[in-house]
Amino acid sequence: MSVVTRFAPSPTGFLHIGGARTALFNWLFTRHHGGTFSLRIEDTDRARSTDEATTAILDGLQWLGLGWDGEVVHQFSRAGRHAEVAHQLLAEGKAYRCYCTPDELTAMREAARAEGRPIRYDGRWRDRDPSEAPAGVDPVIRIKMPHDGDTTIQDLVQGEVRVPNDQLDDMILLRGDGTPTYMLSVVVDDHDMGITHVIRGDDHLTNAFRQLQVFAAMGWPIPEFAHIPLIHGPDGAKLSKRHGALGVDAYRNLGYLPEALRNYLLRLGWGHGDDEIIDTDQAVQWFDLGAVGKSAARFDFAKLDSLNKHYLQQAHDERLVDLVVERLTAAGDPAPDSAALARLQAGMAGLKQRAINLVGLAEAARLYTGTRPVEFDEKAANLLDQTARQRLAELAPALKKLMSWNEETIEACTRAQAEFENIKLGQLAQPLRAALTGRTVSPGIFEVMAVLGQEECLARINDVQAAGP
RNA sequence: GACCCCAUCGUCUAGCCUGGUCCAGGACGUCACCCUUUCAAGGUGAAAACACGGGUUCAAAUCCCGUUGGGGUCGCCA
Repeated sequence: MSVVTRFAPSPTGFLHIGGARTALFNWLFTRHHGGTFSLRIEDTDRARSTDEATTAILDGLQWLGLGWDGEVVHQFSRAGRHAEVAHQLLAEGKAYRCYCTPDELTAMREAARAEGRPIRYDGRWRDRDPSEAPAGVDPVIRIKMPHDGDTTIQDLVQGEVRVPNDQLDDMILLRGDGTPTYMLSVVVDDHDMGITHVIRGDDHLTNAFRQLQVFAAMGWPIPEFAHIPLIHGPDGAKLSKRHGALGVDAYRNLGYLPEALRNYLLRLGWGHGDDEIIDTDQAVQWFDLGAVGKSAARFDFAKLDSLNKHYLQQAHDERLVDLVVERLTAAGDPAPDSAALARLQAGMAGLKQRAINLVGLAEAARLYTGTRPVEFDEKAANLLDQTARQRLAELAPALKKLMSWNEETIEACTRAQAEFENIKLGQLAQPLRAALTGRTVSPGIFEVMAVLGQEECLARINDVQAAGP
């Protein structure tokens, strides 16, 4: 039987990092087995679901490179089918109408809490005669859970997990207004969509036991379950807004490459020996649910950074030029002309070696895309003291005389000048760097000069002289 | 509170299922040194963990029990 999985987010916010990993694991597992990966938007909560969130989720998945198969299923559009199933269970005596009001249920829970009893619906309408129904209350439909025995799940990640059935209360399938709840919808859809493997967050593990009863009541085959551990924040608690939990779009804005995020997320909770750098093709080949760990993992930006750095260095210069220009123009910089573009392309190899994300890369790239006069940061300005300028002034004529302008000739010329003045190369190279880039940190200065071109370099050096004492 | 899950360096993990090769390996981070025109990169090296307590066994990070700690779930949310 072919594998069919699904990623089923609710469109109540952006695609957060935990969801992204769930999607990744589903995607990887499916691709590994050559199955079908479907996307289902769980929008049965009409009040909280938004189109913006749906769009954000779709965009996020696309950016991450986690494409889905077939049409996106919008769960709410299947509400009729869900209600049909609820009524079938009602007709078969496997479900019943409950006339409790929300207030009554709240009171029930509070009482249970106060008395230290388990907080569950007590089944007060389970065997009550419908003739006792109060007027003016739209009943909900609840499923009859078994009272004896226990329910066992053979979870592909968690192993065998068993829960006593008396822990399961008669949950609501259909609300008073006739709309289905998540517990019903998810089961009906998973069945109708032919889902063979339900791979989702650990927080759904306890739900699985209740959902299992719906499958059983309908006589449907039970899919395989794999509940993967949650991602925690630095404090060890479930990642949430208060940790500044970010959507994938935020990671994108922060300048992370999708392949870096994929590799990072993969290694968070899954391992393959000592392998750390695992590209997507390799991941598809290796991925298996059995190697997913059972404990939660904390999100660590430092490690993401190091992976990002790696993938940045692997990335093609053309791609990075595009990404950098995109960022620069978005930040309000004028669109670079062809000469600036050529410099950027030529200098990208040196630039990307030092960047940890696209934000920093774009910032550093201004060295090649910016126009004169260059702006100096504080350190660079301090470095360009009287002596430094003097030295640059003495170097300039020698540079001007160079007939051939490339890294080798520039370096030879500069070294000769340093030797002539009997100073260390650094004492000349740093002022040069400051004058040409406005920074004290940059790619190799001779590389920078070669990329910038003779004319531009001399002009920038001259700018420093002109700036006065 | 009830139920369920988890527990190896600061962090992610390998090893655990199939006890001995583990005075516990890798990666990120940290520190030191080397290289060096800056920063990166690179090279070399260092510090750093089997939560605790009982068992079982000739032998336990590995199996069992308990304790502690952490987490998740208990909605007419998903």
